Amino acid sequence: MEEDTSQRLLDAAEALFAEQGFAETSLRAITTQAKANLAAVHYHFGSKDELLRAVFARRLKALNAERLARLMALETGGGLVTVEAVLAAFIEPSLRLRRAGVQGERFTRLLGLAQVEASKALRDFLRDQYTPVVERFQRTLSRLLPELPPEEIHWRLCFTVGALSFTYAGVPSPRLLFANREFGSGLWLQRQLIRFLAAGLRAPPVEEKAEEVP
Amino acid sequence: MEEDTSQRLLDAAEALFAEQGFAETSLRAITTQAKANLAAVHYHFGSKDELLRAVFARRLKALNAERLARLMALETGGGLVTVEAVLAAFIEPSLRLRRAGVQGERFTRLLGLAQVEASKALRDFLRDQYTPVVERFQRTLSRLLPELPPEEIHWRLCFTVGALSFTYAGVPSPRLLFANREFGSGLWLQRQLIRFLAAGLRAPPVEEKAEEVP
DNA sequence: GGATAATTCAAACAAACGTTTGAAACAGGC
DNA sequence: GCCTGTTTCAAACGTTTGTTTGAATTATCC
Repeated sequence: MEEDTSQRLLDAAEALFAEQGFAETSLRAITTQAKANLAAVHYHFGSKDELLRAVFARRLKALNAERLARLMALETGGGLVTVEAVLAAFIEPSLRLRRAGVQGERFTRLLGLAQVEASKALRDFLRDQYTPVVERFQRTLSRLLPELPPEEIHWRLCFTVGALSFTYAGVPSPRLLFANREFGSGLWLQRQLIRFLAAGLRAPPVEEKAEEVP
Repeated sequence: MEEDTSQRLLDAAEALFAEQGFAETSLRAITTQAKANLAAVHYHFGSKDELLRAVFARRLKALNAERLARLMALETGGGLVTVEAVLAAFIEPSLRLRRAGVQGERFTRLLGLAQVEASKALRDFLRDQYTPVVERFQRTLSRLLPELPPEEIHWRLCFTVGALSFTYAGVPSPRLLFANREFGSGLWLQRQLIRFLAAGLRAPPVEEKAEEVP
């Protein structure tokens, strides 16, 4: 039950950042919840910024590694590679983390939050983590959807990540746009996401009309 | 050139909130950029929170009103109502605001940001603004896609708003996931969005298999 | 032009923030 | 036992924060 102090700090920071945002969460709130001394954050991590980075590093590396592993397994498996399977390789690891417990739920919410709220430094860190993964998926999708120019694949991946981030960030916290609904089975939602996004990715390209005068 | 003080405060707040986030922006930074006295914020708006709410209220009311007006015009117009046209009614007013100039760009980015970062109070305010609009669109889509259960329509609208918010929040600021790209023609991006989202909305429902034992 | 209201201003307020410090408590090796 | 390195702790540091105050300035109306 009694974890390491730095682990307790990471847990508390993850929870509070996800609930209130980064700037709105004070080190005093974190150390109180973690039953640690205020100075412990600087002893173990150096600063508040580095604590935030550590919160992400703790889970994101494994998450993206699993995404890549599932994509590779798909391609070397010899079976039929579908858009749905590629999407599942990207989505399932994070949604499974989400289903795994409160901590995973908090972390995925934090992931969604960071996509837009993050400071410059954290954004750079996150981009380094994501770039290889996204490029790899983009390559596979390009092969699967050869009629789509790379530019369109790129944007459709943006839309995909957006829908995903929004879903992460909005549930189960009080919903912004809609009346509160239960999350339902995580698997059901995953099927919904894949159905929706696969259809979007598969849509025929936007035909480039001859440059009209505006 | 010389605007009202409260207008200059709104402009400065809109710009700085969009760039740095709400908590990270101090009233001193705002009043300095607005060439106003520090106390002016409290004189004109009462508090920092109410200033933020005013920033949203200034443009959001008109934006949502235009969305509703375009949807109504569509339905009473007698012509064929397509999913694409409904999506355009929702998306175009905001993307046009975006194309209109730096201010609109900032505001739409702020909109995307607020979907996830917002404090409790602002979220309530935004929900009040959005709920009637979203419910109205949901009703129209339900009629257009009768094979989809309301629950699925609801989630697909969530995905739609997510993709939209992410697009707003991520452009033109340094992109998180991808190398920087130019925004290109706003119209081109709008066609991309509608093509992608319409296909997602039109996807056949997820068939509910007889409850398998997990 | 003088009275009245609206607005601006410099200055100060208490509270909260991230960070630092130096001593105390604890650990394991010999 | 003592010694060495790690970890915890209470207290304080200097800033910065949102907010308040009361006088000075400007605009408005009769």
